[in-house]
Amino acid sequence: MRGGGHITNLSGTSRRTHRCGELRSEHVGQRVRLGGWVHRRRDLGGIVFVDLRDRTGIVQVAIGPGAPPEVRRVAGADLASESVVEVEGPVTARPAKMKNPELATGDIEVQATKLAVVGPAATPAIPVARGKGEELPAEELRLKYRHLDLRRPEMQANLMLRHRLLQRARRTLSELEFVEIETPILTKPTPEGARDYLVPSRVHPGEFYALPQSPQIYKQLLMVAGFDRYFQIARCFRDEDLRNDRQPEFTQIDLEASFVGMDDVLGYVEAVLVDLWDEGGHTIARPFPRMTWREAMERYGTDKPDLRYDLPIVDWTAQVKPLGVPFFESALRDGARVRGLAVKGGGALSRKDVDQLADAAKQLGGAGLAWVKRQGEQISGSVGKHFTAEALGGIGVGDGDVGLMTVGPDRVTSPVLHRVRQEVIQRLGVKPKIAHAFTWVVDFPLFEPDPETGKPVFAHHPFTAPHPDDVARLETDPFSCRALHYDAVDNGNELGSGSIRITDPAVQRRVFAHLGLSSVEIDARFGFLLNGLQAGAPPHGGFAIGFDRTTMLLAGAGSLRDVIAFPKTTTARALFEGAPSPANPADLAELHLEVKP
RNA sequence: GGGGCUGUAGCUCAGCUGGUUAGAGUGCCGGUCUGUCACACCGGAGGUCGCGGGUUCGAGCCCCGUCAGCCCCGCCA
Repeated sequence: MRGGGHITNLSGTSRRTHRCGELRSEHVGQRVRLGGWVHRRRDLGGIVFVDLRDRTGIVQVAIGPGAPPEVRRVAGADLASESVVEVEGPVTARPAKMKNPELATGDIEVQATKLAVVGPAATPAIPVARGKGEELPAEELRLKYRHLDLRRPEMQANLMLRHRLLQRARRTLSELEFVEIETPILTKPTPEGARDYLVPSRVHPGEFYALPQSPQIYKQLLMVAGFDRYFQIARCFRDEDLRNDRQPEFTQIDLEASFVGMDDVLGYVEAVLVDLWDEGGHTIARPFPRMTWREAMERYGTDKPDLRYDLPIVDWTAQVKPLGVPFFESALRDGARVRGLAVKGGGALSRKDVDQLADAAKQLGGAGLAWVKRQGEQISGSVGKHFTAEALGGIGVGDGDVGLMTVGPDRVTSPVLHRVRQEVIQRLGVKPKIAHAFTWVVDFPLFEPDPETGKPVFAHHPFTAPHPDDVARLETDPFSCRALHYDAVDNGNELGSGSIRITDPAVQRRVFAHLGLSSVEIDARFGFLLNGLQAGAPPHGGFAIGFDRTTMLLAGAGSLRDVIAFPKTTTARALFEGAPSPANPADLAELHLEVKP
């Protein structure tokens, strides 16, 4: 094998025997060859110490007075930060008082007998080795000099975790008899959903491919084709404005299975998530609890509730109505509900805290936030004078607690109270009951009102099957219809979503018609799917796990950009390579394109 | 498309109420140093105060515009 067959260490190559971070006391006495980057150099005159770094860690190389003159010359003059060196020499135990307990390799060092700079480095534009307490460089610079930023141990750990998660997902799904199949990147524009990235065709003037927003239709056709269980680590593209947790291209663990119902799909996804979290060092229990969408909205005001904490939203209409609070009166007459949060220990919230909560509520279009605080016999707050101790007891506000409440239509009060709940938890520093609170959210509505017209529009992609009990009301009462759609949620983060698909081509045509597509358009855009469904389609459904977000959570990273090697900025630019950039005129001409000035 | 925050040395930041020659730490360059591990110590170089315009006797600081990065709303079937 390598190095003439006597090296069993996988790290070894024809140029090195070990990686830097793996040397220990057991290697003392061995002669090793290493390659790595100069992390730091400490030149004491007669002796020079070099911290040599690779992806496994750091080891100290010592060049003492006994080292060969050439080695001493290189160590004294040529070892600029971040240059690549190869070093050879014996591993020695450090004297007792010179061990470094903060370093995994701190009991030993390498005495250099050969030393060569094989990759000289210009002074780095941003530091790789940071001093204690030194802030990270501006993110703009980290993205521009990504090759340097990626040398930092934190980024290396994130990307190596990402690697392990990918391998684990592949293994778990393969063991569950899922088949990994790739689908096209050059595909067809979709009429619904996010904006597509378009790719002009050279061979077909005026025609365009689109990059996939997801492999949705392809994976359904794979079910029609009989592959039974499919998965893919799929790159997806959506041309929409970005966020901290949204990139224009992103990765999903995409899966689909045949002859399944919802329970089967949830089981497969749980298996993957449990293994991914295990890979990240967390034990989580199966099965995950389930909650209907309606319940989530009612108790938490969001479809991705954070169940690490108690503190549900409660309907206080019945208790509050008799009190005759002026702030609520007119809305109550219009049939609105009063909903609120009984915050245990909320007395610790200052007047300023409550005002800031109210401001946050107003930003979301809420009427404002009413509050009542009880401390011993004293009852205070914006609506305090309307409450007796008994009335407070009736809504669960005891001594030292605060009741926060608002009035209005659910579509306003739900997001307001969700926001207030999060803020309260954060401001009071409430400790989570458990580290990871997974839940399924099921029974999503099939339609939602168009924000402008109020007309029903599909809440999900148009391949989602309606709940069989609700199909009869599709036309008569669309908003009451549920979809066979489900989300996986962890600690208030949406990890992914899926559904059972429509397999009846007639139903699928009705849904497209509902979207306002003529039968000509339907055949032009979705003919290949409908043909498939007519060719003998098994019942099927699937899921897509947002892999970047999952990795971000497991890495404890603050941004998606910290778990993606080469991410885009919030304006979808790549600062490292400088994309996008103007095309040269000859290329445009060949693509039959003109750019308007 | 809208709102907010930030932009000063290679990097991280300070810079008062608008007032003399814009500072610190680190990095970089030169020097001393045989047990350091953010080595220490001595010396030095290094600035389009993002960019453009305006107000003012005078602008890093105030005003307008613009660019970039970040955060949020809209958007993301």
